[in-house]
Amino acid sequence: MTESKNFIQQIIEDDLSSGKHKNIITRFPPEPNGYLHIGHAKSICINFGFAEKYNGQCNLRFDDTNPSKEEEEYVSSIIEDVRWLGFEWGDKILYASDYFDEMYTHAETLVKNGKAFICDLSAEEINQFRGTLTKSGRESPFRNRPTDENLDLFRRMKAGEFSNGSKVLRAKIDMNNSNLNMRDPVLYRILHESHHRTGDAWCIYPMYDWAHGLEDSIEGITHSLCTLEFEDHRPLYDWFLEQLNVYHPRQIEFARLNLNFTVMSKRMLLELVEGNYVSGWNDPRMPTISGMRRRGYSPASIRKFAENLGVAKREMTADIALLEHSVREDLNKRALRFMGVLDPLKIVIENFPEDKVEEVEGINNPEDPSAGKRKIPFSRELFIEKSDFMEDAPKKFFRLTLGKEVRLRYAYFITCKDIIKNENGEIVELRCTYDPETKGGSAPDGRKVKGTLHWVSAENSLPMEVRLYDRLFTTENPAKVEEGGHFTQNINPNSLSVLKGSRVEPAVQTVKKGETIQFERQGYFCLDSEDFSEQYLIFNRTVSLRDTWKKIQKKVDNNFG
RNA sequence: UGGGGAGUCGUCUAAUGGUAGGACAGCGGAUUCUGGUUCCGUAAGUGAGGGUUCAACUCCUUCCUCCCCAGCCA
Repeated sequence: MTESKNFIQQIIEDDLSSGKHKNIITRFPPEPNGYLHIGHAKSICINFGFAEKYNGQCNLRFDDTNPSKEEEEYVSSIIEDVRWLGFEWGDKILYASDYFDEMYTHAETLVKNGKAFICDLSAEEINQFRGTLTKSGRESPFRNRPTDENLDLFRRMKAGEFSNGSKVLRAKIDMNNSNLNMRDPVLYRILHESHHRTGDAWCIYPMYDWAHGLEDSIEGITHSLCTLEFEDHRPLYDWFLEQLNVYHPRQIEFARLNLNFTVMSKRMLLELVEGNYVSGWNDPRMPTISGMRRRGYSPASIRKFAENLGVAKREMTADIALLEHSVREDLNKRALRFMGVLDPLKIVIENFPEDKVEEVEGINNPEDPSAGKRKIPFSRELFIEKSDFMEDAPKKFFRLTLGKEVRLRYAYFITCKDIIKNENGEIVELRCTYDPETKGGSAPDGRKVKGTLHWVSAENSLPMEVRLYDRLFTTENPAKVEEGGHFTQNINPNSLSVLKGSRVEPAVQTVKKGETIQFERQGYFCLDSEDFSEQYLIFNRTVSLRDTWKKIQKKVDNNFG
């Protein structure tokens, strides 16, 4: 299979072979005003990924140009998330605010060159003067202010002489431009607010369009990769750098990630948290990096997912099944296996001695022999999964039913002899017998069984709580609602179910917080990193195993329903 | 209705004038002490119409559809 190159790789390789660049430098420039989500992860993988691939460098740079929205808390969570994904940046973390002085000097240059002016129009007036998509704008009455006056006013703005919103610095470009971004955009606004890093040193702060190209230029970024919605801003990005005659990186846009069955906008994510629809930013159902980490996703699986998505300019919505495939693929190779019974049903092996506890041997990871083996206690009273027994079983049901023989994994063949029900007719216990000759799980006479069940010893097992997560939303595109509707109406009421009576084999005690393991025949589960209880271990389900039986059942249901 | 982008199996993505390929999902089968994994097989696509060409996803043209832009947010 030959590796195909996406359009950005082609540009990079052209620039490398033409000698335009010797070293590739990219950047990931989050604004520290929220938590990173899977969409950011794609961008991180692209930016850091190219740097890695071409032996270049990717800067982690906080785009902290707006003091009223940004907080230190977000800075640390973002650093943690990027690092967790497995990426490294240069010797230090960068901040747009480190360049405030330099940006200011450049702004004065623009003013001196007659390319920027101080405008006294209010925000509302500027808005009106801007025109519309189809109508061109009008020039500000302050547009032709003499250069000396502009410079004086700008310095006084910086000195704090004016109140918030009373003045702005605007570029002098073209009020008739069909690209609204070019209609004399604002470069600086007055904000008498403390900045998380510069404190009260500034009361004027640069706008994105003005700041971003300069940040890239200062750092010597070669390829400034961003999402499609900034395509309209590229002419402005280019204009500023040309006016200043400084190093000029190339901005390239790619399609952002959308995922079905979830939402990705900061606003909606915030609403989920504040409306207590989830337990917090790192709720395992959230598409945030921290949520996915707590859910049990591995960095490798997220990186593989991003790789599978590729890079293109076409608007796209990835299928969450692709994400789930990436985790399963990664975890299948690495996760240790254990037996855990989520919904226990007691069985008694009638011909097994009352006080005897035997040990059987289990394989820790069939995909990785070096993971070794472990001992599992076996006794007369056991638990199996309730769903592994059926009284009136269809012919394709390979599990336990009255009179049929199945294997208890790594242990013995057993046969169900009797069903014990309570007064409500619910099955509360199964009486079984075992064949002592089948120890380890195979019969010396060569006879086969169709089904293999997981189990735990009733006495020699540990209690655990299991949190079963499902999709947070029931619709593919939860953000899409009818007139007057709200996206929260698409929330899946069954996105979390908590099982408190589950049991697990004792060997699971070696598992560390945040580690993801497999409960055989069930799925991958992560030992919760935050909640804990004296009574039991708490596991989050990362993703279930593929379930062919569920499909067969569905077909049967459809045929008879 | 101004400007900027984008249209390839259900989904994501290749093919840069020369056999429309891969992955996920689906379907069928084999193997299996996890109804997992693995393996094999199978179905499914170039938005529409014209044109250029021996040959068009690719070039030209007309049309259609979708996305983005009117923050002193990024």
